[in-house]
Amino acid sequence: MAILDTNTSEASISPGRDRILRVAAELFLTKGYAETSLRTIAEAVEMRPASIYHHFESKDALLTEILSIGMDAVTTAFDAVASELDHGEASERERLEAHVGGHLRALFANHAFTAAHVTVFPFVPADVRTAAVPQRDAYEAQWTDLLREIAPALDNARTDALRLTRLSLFGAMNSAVQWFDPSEGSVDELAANIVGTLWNGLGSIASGGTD
Amino acid sequence: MAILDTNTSEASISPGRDRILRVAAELFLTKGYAETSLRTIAEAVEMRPASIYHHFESKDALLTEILSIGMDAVTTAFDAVASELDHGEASERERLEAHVGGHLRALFANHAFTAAHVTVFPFVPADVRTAAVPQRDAYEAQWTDLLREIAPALDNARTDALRLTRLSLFGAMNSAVQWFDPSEGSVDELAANIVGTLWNGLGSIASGGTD
DNA sequence: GTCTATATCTTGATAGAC
DNA sequence: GTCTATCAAGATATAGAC
Repeated sequence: MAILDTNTSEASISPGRDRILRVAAELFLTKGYAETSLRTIAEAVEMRPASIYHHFESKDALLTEILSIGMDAVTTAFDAVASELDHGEASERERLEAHVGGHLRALFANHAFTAAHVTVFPFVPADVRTAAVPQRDAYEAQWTDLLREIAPALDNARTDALRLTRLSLFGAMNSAVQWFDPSEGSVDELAANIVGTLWNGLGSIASGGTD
Repeated sequence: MAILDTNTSEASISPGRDRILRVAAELFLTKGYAETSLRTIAEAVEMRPASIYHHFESKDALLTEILSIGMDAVTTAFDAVASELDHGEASERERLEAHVGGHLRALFANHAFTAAHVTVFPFVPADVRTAAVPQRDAYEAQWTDLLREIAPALDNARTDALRLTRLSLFGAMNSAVQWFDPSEGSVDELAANIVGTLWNGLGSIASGGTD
């Protein structure tokens, strides 16, 4: 369900379902969901608007599947990193950096599908939101568990630090889809920078020392 | 230009311009710009759609002014913090925390106007974007200068660390408009948490030590 | 400054031929 | 599986009375 090999070269894609998904995801991301009409999508895939309805029940159903593909991508990446780490003896910091790197690589490898969760999601229709929430919650839970293992001291009900830290980290990572250009710098360097700052703190390099 | 006292109590607001601005900002934030029709706005302010056009030239003009009010709020807050710090002998960390706190307080005190810059901005029409960009750039420049003073080591053209750090920090702070509820926790505590992690690093509290 | 009434356009979606 | 043709609803915006 909601599987799409986003690495297949563009030229080999035959017109149809996959093509519509890719093109629509790109348009929703750049122009917005409500701002993108089915006519615009149809034009971009060189079809008539009515033909879209042979592949998708409605515009909402199309968006629902795009969001599902995006969550599959980051969830799969998380699991892959976790099973890779399972064999070695990684330090806390190495684990964090591996997962941040995995998340960011998945984000940019499936850019239109994952980025839609960052920018488009806040405004999706209620039924689309309802369909997407379980997958999102499950992925958030994976990160909550990870952060708790890495830094148990965060797990303080009074300060809510675990939740705040997770959401701030998500905010920092996910905002990158709006300003980071993988063609101008490596995603791994971005991950190293984010984790470097997050782990050691700005205090370690501040002009006035660690205070 | 684009001045609106957002602290005036709701009851004392007479119908008209200000009311439209507040209500429209709230609707754009929760439902999205394209998803919110002038009919919906008119209904919420208990007017007919045509009456909106007496106060605003177009729907785009209404959004443009909302975004401008939002930037005024955070810019004013930044300047206020800066001039306050000017008198004392604040440490690097204290300066950062004061500005993060100022940004977050301004964010939540003018929530609908500032949050629109986070969630609505990516999809605004081209002319609205063009009008909003100079104010946004100016505010970003203030933060770039601040971070350079606090941590000059970031200013490395090769790693682009200054820019990455600023954008990650913005990502973390601004994402809070989507998940932080000021009625359930103080904004100052949120600021302290973000700066605490950013300054000292997760390494200082990790289960395996600082590595 | 707000109203009624309406022009004009675009939207998501459907029917049915091929 | 794609097409032509079209519907019904909703969009922004305007004209002009009060």
